[in-house]
Amino acid sequence: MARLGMPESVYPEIRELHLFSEVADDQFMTLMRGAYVQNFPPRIELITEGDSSDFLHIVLSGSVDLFSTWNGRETSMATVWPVSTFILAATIKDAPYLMSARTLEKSRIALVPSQDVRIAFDADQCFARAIVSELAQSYRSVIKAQKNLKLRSSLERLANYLLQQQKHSDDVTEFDLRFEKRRLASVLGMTPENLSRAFKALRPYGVSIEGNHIEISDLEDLKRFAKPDPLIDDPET
Amino acid sequence: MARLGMPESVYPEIRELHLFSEVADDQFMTLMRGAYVQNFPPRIELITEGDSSDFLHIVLSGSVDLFSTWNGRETSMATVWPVSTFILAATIKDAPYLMSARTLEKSRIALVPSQDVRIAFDADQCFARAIVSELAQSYRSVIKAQKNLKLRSSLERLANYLLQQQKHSDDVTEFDLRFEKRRLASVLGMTPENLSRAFKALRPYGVSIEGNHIEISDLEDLKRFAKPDPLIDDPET
DNA sequence: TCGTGCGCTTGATATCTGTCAAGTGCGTGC
DNA sequence: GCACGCACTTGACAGATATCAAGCGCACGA
Repeated sequence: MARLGMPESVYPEIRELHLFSEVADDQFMTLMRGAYVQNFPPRIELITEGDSSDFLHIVLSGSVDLFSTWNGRETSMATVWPVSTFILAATIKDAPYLMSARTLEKSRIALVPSQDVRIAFDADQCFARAIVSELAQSYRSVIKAQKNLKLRSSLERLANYLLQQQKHSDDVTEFDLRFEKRRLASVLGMTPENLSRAFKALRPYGVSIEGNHIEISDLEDLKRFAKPDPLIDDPET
Repeated sequence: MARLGMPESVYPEIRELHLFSEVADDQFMTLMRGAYVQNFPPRIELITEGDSSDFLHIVLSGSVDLFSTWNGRETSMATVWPVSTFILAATIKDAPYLMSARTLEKSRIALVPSQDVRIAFDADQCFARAIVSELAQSYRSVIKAQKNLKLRSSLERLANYLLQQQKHSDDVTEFDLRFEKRRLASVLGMTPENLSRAFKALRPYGVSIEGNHIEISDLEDLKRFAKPDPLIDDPET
C-alpha cells in the first residue's frame, strides 16, 4: 500500500475524464500537486460508510465495489471501473459517506484532497460546470437504478443486465460476465441462489451460460421478454 | 390552468429556497422575468418521462408526485412539497425526463426556462455553487432511498417511514399520514393490500392506526424493531 | 497427484409479497 | 335519506424470493 506523490505519467488519463478535461492548466496542476496515488491489494476497504470525506477518489486501474450495510445485511450499490471518480457528492457536501468502498482486485487509486476540489471549483468555472454535469449524471444513474428495482422482477433485471452487457461487448452475442456471480446477484438485488435459477429461467429465451461465459442465441426473443427501456437501461440518457 | 407572468409577490418565497438565496439580485431578476406561474387542478400530469426538459419547475403551493412507469406498471418515486424544485438534473443535462410529474392537489407551479437557468449558472458563481449543492443533496437522497429498498423488507421500510414522520411532526407520538395510503404503498415499494397488513403487523410494536391517524404508544419499542439509521433515514446527512 | 476450499448449483422448504375477489365503511351527490 | 363510488380492508391463493442444507466442480497449493 505504498503511498506516492502523483506521478506525472497518470496526468493524461485523468485529464481524459470528463470531470477534468476542460479544467484550466494551472488549476489542474494545483489539483494534481496536492493529490497522490496509492496501490491497493484486492479486497481492501478504502472507505467506510459514515466516515467523513477527505478525498475525492479516482480509480486509475483495477475496480472498486461500492456497497452499503444495514442490520448485518450488505448490498452492492455500484462498481467503479477505470478511469472514473467516486464519492463526488460527499466531497462536495463535506458530508459523511453513504457507501463503503473496497477494491475488487489490485487497484491504483488517486486521492485528491476534498478541500482542493472545493477550491478549484470556486476558481475555475469550467471545473464547476464539469462537476455539475457529473453530479447530474450520477443522480440520473441512481434514479434509473431505482426504477429498475421498483418496476421489475429479478428475472427482468437480469435479462436487461445481459442485454446491456451484450451491447457493451461490441454487440456480439457471446461475452463474459464482468464479475463474479455473487456480486452480480447483490447488484441486481437478489441472492446467489436465485441468480442461478434466474439464468436457467432465461434459457427458453435463448440465454445459455457456462461458467462466466454467456451466449445469447436469439437477441430479439430476449428483448421481447426484457423490454429494455432507454429511460432505465441506457447509461447516456 | 391560467398562464401568468411571475407576480412579484412570489419572489420572496423563491428567494428563500437554498437554490436561489445567494444569487445576485440582477441574476435573480433575469431568471424571474423569464419565468411564469401556472395554477393546476389536482391530478394533472405536468411532465411526462421521456419528454425533453424545457423548464425548471418550482412548487409554490400544493404538492407534486414524481412517478415512473414501465411495461404497464407504475411506481411513485418521490413527492415534492412547497417550496422546492424538481427535475433540476434533467434541466442541467438538457436530457429527457426520467420521471413523470403530476399534481396531487390544486397546485401553483413556477416554471423557469431551462436555458435561463443554464445562462445564470454561467454568469453567477453563487448560483453555480447552489446548484451543485442541490444536486449533491438530491443524489444522496436517492442513494438513501436505494439502500432502503435493497436492505430492508417492506415492514421495516414502513416502520422507519413512521419514525421519520413522527420526528417530522414535532416529535409527538400522534400524527396524520401526509398522503393517501395507496400512494404511500407505492412510495414504499409495496401494494396497498400489503400496506394494510403491514400496519397490522406493527401493532405488536405499539403502532395503532385509524384512518389517516397514527399513534405510536412505545417509541423505543418501534425503534428497536425499525433500527433507524442516519445514513438511510436522516434527510440532512 | 491428490486433497481442500470456495464459489456455484440444486432441491426442499419457509417467508414475503402480489393477485384476485369479496366485503366494509365513509363521503358525495341526487 | 339513500344510492353510489371509491378507497381501504380482509381472506384465500399464487407467485416470487429467501433460507437452509447438501452436493458439485474447478482452481489452487501441498
